[in-house]
Amino acid sequence: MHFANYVEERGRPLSLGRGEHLFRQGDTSGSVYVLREGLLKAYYLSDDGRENIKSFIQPGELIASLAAVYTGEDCSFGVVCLEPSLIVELDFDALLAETRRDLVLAAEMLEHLLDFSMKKERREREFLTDSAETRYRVLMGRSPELFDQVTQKDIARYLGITPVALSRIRKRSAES
Amino acid sequence: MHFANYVEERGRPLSLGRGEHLFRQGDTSGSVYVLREGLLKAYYLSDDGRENIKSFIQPGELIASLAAVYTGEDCSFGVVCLEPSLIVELDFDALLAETRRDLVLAAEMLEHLLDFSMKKERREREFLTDSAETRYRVLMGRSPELFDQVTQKDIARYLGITPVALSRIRKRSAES
DNA sequence: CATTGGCGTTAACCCGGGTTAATGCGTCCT
DNA sequence: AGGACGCATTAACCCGGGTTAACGCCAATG
Repeated sequence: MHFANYVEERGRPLSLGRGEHLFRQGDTSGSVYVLREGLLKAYYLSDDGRENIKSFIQPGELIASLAAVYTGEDCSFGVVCLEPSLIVELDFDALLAETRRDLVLAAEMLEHLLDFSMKKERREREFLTDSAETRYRVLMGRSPELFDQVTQKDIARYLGITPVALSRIRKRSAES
Repeated sequence: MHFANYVEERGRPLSLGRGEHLFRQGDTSGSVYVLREGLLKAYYLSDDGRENIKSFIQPGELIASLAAVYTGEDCSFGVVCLEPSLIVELDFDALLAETRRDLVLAAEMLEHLLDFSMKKERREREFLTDSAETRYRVLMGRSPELFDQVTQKDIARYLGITPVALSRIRKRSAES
């Protein structure tokens, strides 16, 4: 069975309004979510209340706390809705069990994971090798839509800097 | 078939001495490598010659440039041997083809990829939320062996800072 | 044995980003 | 309309890490 069909058959549709949470950091969760429409934000909350953004989730993408669904830990991050969203919820254990019976599904899950891994590798690389300013320019080039969809504050927290620092970077690049 | 058996049957053994490369940044590569024994270092080289370390590979771990083997791009990083190593080389396309026929192998590949993804997520998170000093302390707690195996320079480049900065951090934590 | 070269440490100086705070601007609420 | 709130900008100050360079040490090499 193809993943799309599996989602169709076994998924539970969900609809979230701006500001509502799909799950929160510290929750337990056994679900994987597919975003159909809207926009989500995955973020870490540190002890002192600071927010760092792990990723923005666009329609068509999957989101789950791997540590939570796969090893049973608490969610290491939360997911909140930035724009009214349509989401489909899947039970991870059932999905994993199905991949053990279905070659087509297993192959597609492998593809998804490979894509996911490559994205994570790219982001890891950017943090390791690029300055904040470079990361900003790369992001602008790759996902200009983001700048219309989310606040500059969230962009900054995604880049790993403060809103103040991002404002300075923008000023610098506007001048040059 | 189990992955271990597949490696046994289809893998080509390789042996590398200190300083030899498994592959270099910019190479094309269609292989996945399993480290049997020894120690490898995966690193990015920036235009100005600066080296940033993506990861150290310990016995039992897999290494490949996903972008290279999966999408056919050039390797975005290189892998060099830090200690005399025994390695087994696998053809990625053949492995992927086999997972499309073999449920057991597919399931095991999924597990490997899930583990890999979780590692990448953790490192991404550390860069996003922790200071260099915290990253150093976490690494010391998690992998103390590393400090005997590799130079302080390489540890620093893995943490995303310069050797000078790491030396200062160590001095600070020794004083306190 | 002397030389070379890489590593770790330390110091001095610089710079980018963090912090705090003030200001101005929209948006939402009543 | 009037407040209240959050966001973006800007300034002033601080601090951690980058850069450069000097020094001592050790291992490899002639």
